[in-house]
Amino acid sequence: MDTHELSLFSGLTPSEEADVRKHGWRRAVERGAFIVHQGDPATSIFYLDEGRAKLSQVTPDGQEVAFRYLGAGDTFGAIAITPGAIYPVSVEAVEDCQVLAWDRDTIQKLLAKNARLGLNLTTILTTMVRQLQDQVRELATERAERRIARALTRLARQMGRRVENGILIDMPLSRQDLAELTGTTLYTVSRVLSQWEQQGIVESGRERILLRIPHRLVLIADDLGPPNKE
Amino acid sequence: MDTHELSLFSGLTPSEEADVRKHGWRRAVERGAFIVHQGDPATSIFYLDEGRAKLSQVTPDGQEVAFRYLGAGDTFGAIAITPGAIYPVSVEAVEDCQVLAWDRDTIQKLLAKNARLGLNLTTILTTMVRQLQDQVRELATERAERRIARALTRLARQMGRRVENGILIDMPLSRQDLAELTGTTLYTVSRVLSQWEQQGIVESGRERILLRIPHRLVLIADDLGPPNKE
DNA sequence: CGGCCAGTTGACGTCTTTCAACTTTGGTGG
DNA sequence: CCACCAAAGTTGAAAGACGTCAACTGGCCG
Repeated sequence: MDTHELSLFSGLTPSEEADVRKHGWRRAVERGAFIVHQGDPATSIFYLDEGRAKLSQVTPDGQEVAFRYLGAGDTFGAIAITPGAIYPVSVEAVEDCQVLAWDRDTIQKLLAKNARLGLNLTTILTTMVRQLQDQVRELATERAERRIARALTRLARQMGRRVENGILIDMPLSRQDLAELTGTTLYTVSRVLSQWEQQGIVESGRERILLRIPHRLVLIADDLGPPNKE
Repeated sequence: MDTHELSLFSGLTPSEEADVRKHGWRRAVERGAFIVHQGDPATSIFYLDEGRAKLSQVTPDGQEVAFRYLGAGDTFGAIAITPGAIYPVSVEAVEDCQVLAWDRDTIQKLLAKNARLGLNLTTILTTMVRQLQDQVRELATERAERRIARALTRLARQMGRRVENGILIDMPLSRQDLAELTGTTLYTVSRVLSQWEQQGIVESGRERILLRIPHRLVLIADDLGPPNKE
């Protein structure tokens, strides 16, 4: 599943969690603002307490690649633990966020004091490694339609909201956003969505996607679907 | 750079390192054998003491995707720290190897005893995350020729041997291997190498690649190269 | 009401894969 | 030592997926 199954605070007693929290500083970030900037010295590790954010990287020639979307309970910026490191990615709030941040010395002390915290961090990192390996495998072996289907089912699990006639991706999400997440172009995403719309699988509008038959998308993602032709 | 700059034992005193080593068990693995099997329960974390190995994943339909090649000093299988996990990748010895392995309980105790070990592990994991993010970015935005150029310069840094007229990738490496590493096919790799051979950039034979003008490859990898046409 | 931004869609080009036939290389056993 | 075989590599031709470009639509906000 997702990082969600394990947060930085999993298995901590309420008082331990409170202690860790009060050593960090809280910050409100409004929609559109950046929490970390690619290229800046990595001085803090973050915990997303509320809101959603996009973790992405910009190539030297300006193309954007999105790795994933973060939700409440996600941890990022762990690279700050290593002295002298630089953030390799940017994190942008896609809605208003509340974050907790700890600087290197603080998190080091907390880790020394609480073994479970270190275990959680290690698990979070190995989970990220696994997810990225999956992403590499997908990009290396799967075609655009499948990758888009996969991205949508992942987003549905992560931030889907059950509504009357399906599952709504509960976040503004443009064709361009989906293209950056799947390593393709907004044109290809648009064509694929149009096709699915005709088949009644999705219903989409401006920065809004509703999955009407999520099951069909899973079939496409796993290439079991009925041959997708008319 | 590479994981090499930081090994699991960095910053440990000789006696600390000896202690950690003697709590693990040593195993010889001969060329072609697997050190970890994708899908098996992840019970041990490994340190590659000698030799080279390939870290890869097989897709449900049998295609192989290679993430990277490991050399002496590399650590893998850190996912074993999380109880109940499954290895998401396989690691195959591409030459005879010596590995050290620790089971979950042992490594947990060692981590509790030695804070520096935990710091090293965290740094190793964040480095892996960074490398995988780079790999995703490359697959999402760069074309095959560039990805192949990049893979070769990386391999040259990692396991290149200076020889009379260039840098030799010091390991058997077929067109198929390079294809699995770059998310393309052996045919495309073959065509690209042929072209480079004509331009005198590389010299290649059966499972053997010699970089004659490494600089040119770097230019291609960074897309500064003179337009690559005849 | 006008402009802007997201989205759509056709036409076209190009990169890459796929398939097939062929050559080269290196190892092995007679 | 040589002949042979399997594995690795090469290359042409054709098809397919995807990107690029351009023109157009529609909703929304000031």
